[in-house]
Formats: sequence, C-alpha cells, structure tokens
Amino acid sequence: MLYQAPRGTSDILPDEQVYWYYIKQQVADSCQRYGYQRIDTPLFEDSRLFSRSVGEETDIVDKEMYTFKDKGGNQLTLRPEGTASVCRAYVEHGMYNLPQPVKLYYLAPIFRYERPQAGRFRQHYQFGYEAFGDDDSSLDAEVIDMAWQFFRALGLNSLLLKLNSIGCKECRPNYLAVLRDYYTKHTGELCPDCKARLARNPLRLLDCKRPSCQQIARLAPKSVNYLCPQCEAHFSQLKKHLGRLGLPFTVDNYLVRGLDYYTRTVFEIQPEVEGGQSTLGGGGRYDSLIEELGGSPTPAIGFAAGIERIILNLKRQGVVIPPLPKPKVCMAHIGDIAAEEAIRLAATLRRAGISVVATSSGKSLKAQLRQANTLQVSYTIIIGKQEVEAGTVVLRDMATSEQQIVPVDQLLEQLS
RNA sequence: GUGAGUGUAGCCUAGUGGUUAAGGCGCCAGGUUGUGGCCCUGGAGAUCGAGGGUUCAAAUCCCUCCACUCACCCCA
Repeated sequence: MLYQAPRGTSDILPDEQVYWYYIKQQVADSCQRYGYQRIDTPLFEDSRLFSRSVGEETDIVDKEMYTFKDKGGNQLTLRPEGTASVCRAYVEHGMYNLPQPVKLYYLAPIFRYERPQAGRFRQHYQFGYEAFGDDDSSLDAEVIDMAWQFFRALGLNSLLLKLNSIGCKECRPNYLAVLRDYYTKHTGELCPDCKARLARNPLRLLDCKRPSCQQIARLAPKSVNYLCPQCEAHFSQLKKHLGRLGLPFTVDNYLVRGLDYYTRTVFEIQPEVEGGQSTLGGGGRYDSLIEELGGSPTPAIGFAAGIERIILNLKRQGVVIPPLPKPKVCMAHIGDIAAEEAIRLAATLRRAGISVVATSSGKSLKAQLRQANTLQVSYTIIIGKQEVEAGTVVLRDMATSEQQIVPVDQLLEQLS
C-alpha cells in the first residue's frame, strides 16, 4: 500500500456516516433546547493560547501538541482541546458586552499526538459547549443536566455521572499543600508514575489505577474537606439542584481532570462497564481562565464529549440508529434513444426536488434493476424505445413489484 | 514514550517448509426477447504488510522496519 491515513487518524466512510448524522442531529437539538449558539473557531491557534490555558505542566501541552512554525515564523498548534479557542473568541469579540451568560457550542476535530488504542486517536471529534458570565451553581446544574439529557436522548443507558469539587484559586493551594504533605510521607510506597505526579501535579495522584496507590489515595485528604466557605456553599447548592433535577450523580472524591484551568465543579460521564478509554465526556468550571487570557474576570463552565467514543458505546449497546434517507428513484433505460431521454427526465425530476440516481449506461435492464435494488430506491423508472415514442414511462414500485404505465407529464404528481 | 499480540483479494477466514495460495461475503456477467431480491453457473480481484536473510524450495523459519489491535501513561 503506497499511502494510508496517518497513524491514529481514519476515514469516516459512507457506512459510518449514519452515526455521525444522528449525533450531529442530537447535538443541534440539544443545544437549541438549552439556548446554545454555534461557534466555529480556527483549526489552529497561537501555541501559547493552549500552553497558558491548559497548563504548561499537563501532558497535553508537554508532549501531545501538534505544533509547527508557519512561513511567517508564527508558532501555531492544531487545537488539542476545544475550550481555549472559544474563550479566546469570547475575549477577542468583546462578548462580555452581550447579555450574560453567553452560551456557545462547537463540534470540531481535536488533535493530540498520542499512541492510538480503543477509543483514542490522534485526530478525533469533540462536541462541547461553554457558558460564560455566571457563577451561580444553578448554571452548573443546568450544564450537567444538558450533558446527561444529551446522552439519554442518544439512547445510551447505564451511564454514571461523577461529580467533585476541587476548590478555587483561594482554597486549592491549602488543599494541595496538605495533599503533598500526606503523599510525601508515603513516597516509598508509590509507583514510579505517582512519584513524578507528586512533583508535577499532585491532584492526579488521586486517580492512579494501581491498587497499591489507590489504597494510599483512599486515606488521602479530600478536596471537599478543604473548600473555602464560598466553594463549600456552591458545591452543596449544586448537589441540591442536581437532586431536584433527578440526576443520579455520585460524588467521587478521586475525580480530577487533566487540564489545569478547572476550578470548583468537575464532572464526568462514563459507561457503567469499566474499560480502557471509557470516559464519554467531562467538564467543569473554569472561573479564572478568561481573566488569565486577558479578559475581564468572568466565571465560566463547560463540557465536552468525544464523538468516536459515543459511537463506540452506541454500537456496544446496540442502539438502533434511524437510517439515512435513500434516493427515491432509479432511472433505468434500454437503447440509445431512451438513454438520451433518461438524462433529460432525471434532470427534470431532480429540479422538482426528487432524488434520482441514474444507472450506468450500456448495462442490461437486469443489471440496472439489480443496481436499483442495492440502492434501495422506492421506484424505478424504466424507459425504452416504445415508451419514448409513446411519451410514457414504466413506473415500477420496488417494494411490491407492481408496474404502471404513466404519461411523462403525469409522472411528477405520481411521485409526489 | 513503555509493554504484549496480530498482519493472506474490498471484508471475514483456511493454509505452519514442497506444483498454478483455498473458501465465504461483496462485486461483475450469464441462466429471458425489456425486469431486482431467492437459487444455479461462471468471472474478475492477492507482488501472502515492506525489506533483507536461512534453504534445493518460504505465506510458513530468522532479523529489521512499517501498520493495526490491546494495555500502561493520559484523556474525549
């Protein structure tokens, strides 16, 4: 094979498109229902936008970015996540002047240089949404509700909603200090990865999957016990809101997220069955990010879900997807004169809004009908010399095999 | 970046040292003179992932590379 799609990328072939169409439809419906407006941002941005927002010490920035220099010498990066670009757009276009909260959503490809495996690719698609300018816990609840209802509408069941609060820039440093103290006492028992985490990103010590480390994590100080009064109130209100909405959340004290910008609320939605790359979507609050990117202080919260993982779960759960519409008519013809007429007739029908596939010329009628059959059209129009001379067509109903002779000028009304 | 497994037509699979690499699905054609699905018959389609080595002889054994899959890391 001379060329193949680059590692970790793939073609979305026609047979797969039914899933994409279905999900895009649900995305649009869901966003419409909750008042989110679409935004599309560039595929690449100034590299610093990502390193500053996502965090210099995160894996995404440290080793997963597709970064390149363009001919003008600008350091650019293919977007490794969605939120930073939307925040940049919010600041750049002065959206703080709009009535708040501003609610935006996107569906876009994401690029990360990683080793591919089940549910993980170098190019994948994320659907995400962000709400700016409101720090009330009721907005957190609404954002989480929207995520949950989105998956339900897709037909996915047996999902888990995990929730945690990791504090704000006031109270988190205290917590991190306590956490570091605790782990420093257990350094000897930690796995090599966790030793590195202790220095770089202590929050992530909490979700190490090794049993020995989980045992240490179980007794570790929990972020929810070190929240400042404001964060504490925000979190308890949020839990009340979610209860009222009937969302089956569980507080997971070990839930932390890989991006540095999160504050207070973090949440994740996962399938019940544990397995490799299982998280379907996640999000949280990022109340300091807009300010860090040069905007005026603006609280915000967002969520993102991976489309490929949604498809994986739709398949695993055997969710039935409504089929894409098939062409209505197949245009079959016999002989040279009829072939010319077929082109004209097909064009006429299409201009009237009817979908028509033409069969390839020079094939037997049998072959043309076989083609019509595989295309699953509703009708096949058959014309030969006789029909052209009489100004009629043979209209065959493919489901019943019934045929009738229809004058050309009555064909449109027969078909509509 | 680390570890393990796998690469045979578009897809799924048989073949583990010995003639022209086998079967199923799909595709194409024929079985009607102008009629699809089922059935029957035939056909096209494979430098056996790539390169090198061992051997009289390699899809089969060895090495290197590449890709895919799975797991770790991390994340959607």
